[in-house]
Amino acid sequence: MSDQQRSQARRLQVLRAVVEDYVHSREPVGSKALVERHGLGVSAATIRNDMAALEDDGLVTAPHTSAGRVPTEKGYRYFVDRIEEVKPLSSAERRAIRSLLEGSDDLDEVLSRTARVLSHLTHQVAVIQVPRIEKARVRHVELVTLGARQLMLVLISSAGAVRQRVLPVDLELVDAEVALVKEAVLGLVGGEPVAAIGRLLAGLPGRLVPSLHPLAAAVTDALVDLAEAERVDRMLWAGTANLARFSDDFRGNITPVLETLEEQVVMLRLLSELEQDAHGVAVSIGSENPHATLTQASVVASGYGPGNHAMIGVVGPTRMDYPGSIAAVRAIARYLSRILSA
Amino acid sequence: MSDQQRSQARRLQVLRAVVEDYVHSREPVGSKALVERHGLGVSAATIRNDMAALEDDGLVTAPHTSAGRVPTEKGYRYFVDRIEEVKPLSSAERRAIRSLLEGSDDLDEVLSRTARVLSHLTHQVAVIQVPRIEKARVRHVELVTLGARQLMLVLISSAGAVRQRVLPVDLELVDAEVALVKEAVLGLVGGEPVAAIGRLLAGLPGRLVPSLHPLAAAVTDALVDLAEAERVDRMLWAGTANLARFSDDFRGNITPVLETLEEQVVMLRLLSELEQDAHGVAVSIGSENPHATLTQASVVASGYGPGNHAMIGVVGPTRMDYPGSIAAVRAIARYLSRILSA
DNA sequence: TTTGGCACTCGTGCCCTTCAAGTGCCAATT
DNA sequence: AATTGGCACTTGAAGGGCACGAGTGCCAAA
Repeated sequence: MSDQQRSQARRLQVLRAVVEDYVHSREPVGSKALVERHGLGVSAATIRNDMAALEDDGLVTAPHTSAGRVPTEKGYRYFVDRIEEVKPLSSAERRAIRSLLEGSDDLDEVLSRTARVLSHLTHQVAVIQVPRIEKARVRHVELVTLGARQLMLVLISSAGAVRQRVLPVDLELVDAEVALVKEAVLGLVGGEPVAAIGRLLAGLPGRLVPSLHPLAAAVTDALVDLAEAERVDRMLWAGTANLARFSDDFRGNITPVLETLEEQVVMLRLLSELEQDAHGVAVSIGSENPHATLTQASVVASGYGPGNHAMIGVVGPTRMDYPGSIAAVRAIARYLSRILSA
Repeated sequence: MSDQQRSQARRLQVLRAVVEDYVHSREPVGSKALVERHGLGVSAATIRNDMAALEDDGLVTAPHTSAGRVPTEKGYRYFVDRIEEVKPLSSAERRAIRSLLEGSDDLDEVLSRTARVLSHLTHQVAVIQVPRIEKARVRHVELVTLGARQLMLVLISSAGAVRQRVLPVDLELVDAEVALVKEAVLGLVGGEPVAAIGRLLAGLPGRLVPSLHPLAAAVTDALVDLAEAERVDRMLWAGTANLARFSDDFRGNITPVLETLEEQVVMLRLLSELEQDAHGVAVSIGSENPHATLTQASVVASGYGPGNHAMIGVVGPTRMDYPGSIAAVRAIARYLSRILSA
């Protein structure tokens, strides 16, 4: 290995050390502290030269002349792109995940527990996109007569999600008729993609005997509406208290981040636009995020479930333990996929 | 009116003014500013005497010798107990509520929208208890065959809540048998309180023909479990960004409040233990809250829905616009009750 | 009971100094 | 060419001193 190669390698090592120390201490890290904490076999002066070079490359920056260095966004990006091994979860952590997630079978319940586990694991806010039913197929449609003039429509998808809607109908309900309509609807959409419901049901009322027209029309309208409403993504999140704990990292103001979470729309679009790497994990750092409210934040996310279409991840300050977060997100996403496919 | 009565009345007026100004400005309010902003027909010196008296009564306090006065918790309590008229909502606000809440018929959806509306109205965090299904009666039970060995159980309560559970059954499922079991179960629990499900179904399997025993047992177990699981209260919340905005009022640390919200348990117990006044509104101020994490916070809440068993309210700093919050919570609770009973 | 006057208190903002951490650069060394 | 020790230099943070202003408490008069 030539001298040049060696010093190149050390520079990367120095960048790593700067990132790690800064993430740990939240304070600009100086050359002296660096040689002490990490067993680099060189003097502080050498490190100073390296840090100056890193600064020229825009990977670190000094808040002021007589302070240590802080990683820039570019520095974090460089660091993240060169993470070789993520910290594997401890067996205690794996056990905790398993025990917390097993024994619930309602989709929303599983997702919200998962979000809580992930936020505890990473000490960040965990966000999780609720899988869109429209990508799934129709497993079952059920009509339940609730009373004289009320009908409940239940749509069950192949992903196990259940959506229901109560519809008032201005008709005398006859069980036999309701059953007929249900069979007709189910025959058309059963097993088909939820997204195709509108198209498939278009001509249904006309194909039934006239006396069933009003009922069939009401039901198809409601069902199309229900499938349509699912176009709107939903998400859950957990661990916002972690944001408050690290509010310094957001210039003391976590309001925009909380607003973005509650807004949902922005966050959902961001999640769906992330590009995952070879390991299925995506990292978006600071101003790489497409929305101004998240320029102080980073997102680590991964797809999960059938087709990896839905995303799960964490949102935290740019000064964040990336290797740890990536490991946790990856592990949880895989675990969740396994649970959902069972 | 005697002199003494007159000066008593003015003291209350002064307390009101102190509370209002402090809530508005977040700064200790002095005697001079008080006579200027409010048209009290007396001099600053008189107000000083009154404020000294209020301080003797423990209703206000001075952060230091040369500062104005700040209401104490006792002062807020005294103020709240003597609120004569709450600010009525503007017609624009009423219109906003109506347009935002109509057109959704899923219970969770209505509740989460309501929480969002309330948080916008009050600029506080809104919390809402999901009504417990067990207090309601069984409206319908449905069994849906999902596949060869999977059954979905759906429980619909008189409150319109739908809970479902997928149960794997180690049996060859025959539609006619499933229908028989469903009829038997429905016959026993239909119209009965959800809480009574366990008792009512106790001896069911034995009363059916032997071939149905395994199926009936699986279904009753699952149904009892489903009803039992609903014993655990849930809550939703919205508007945590408002907390961050007023973080100064929580000594700059909103972490405990966020944790309490996410914990749910503590918050739910607090909500259920609140005692409502004649108008159906309960106010809990600072250390009146039974939990240490909420000593910087106040809660304004009201019951809603059938029997007013479920609570809706806001959580904010003790320095809070009580009349406004009370008005908003009251209006929203009434409106929500009306929607749910429709 | 109310009022004007006045001395007193105390927090805030400002300036100044000191101190320590950390840098950049240079000449000497490997 | 890379590394090293030495050294002058910069700069924010911490602390002390000082003037200022807002607001109080008390008193004597109305």
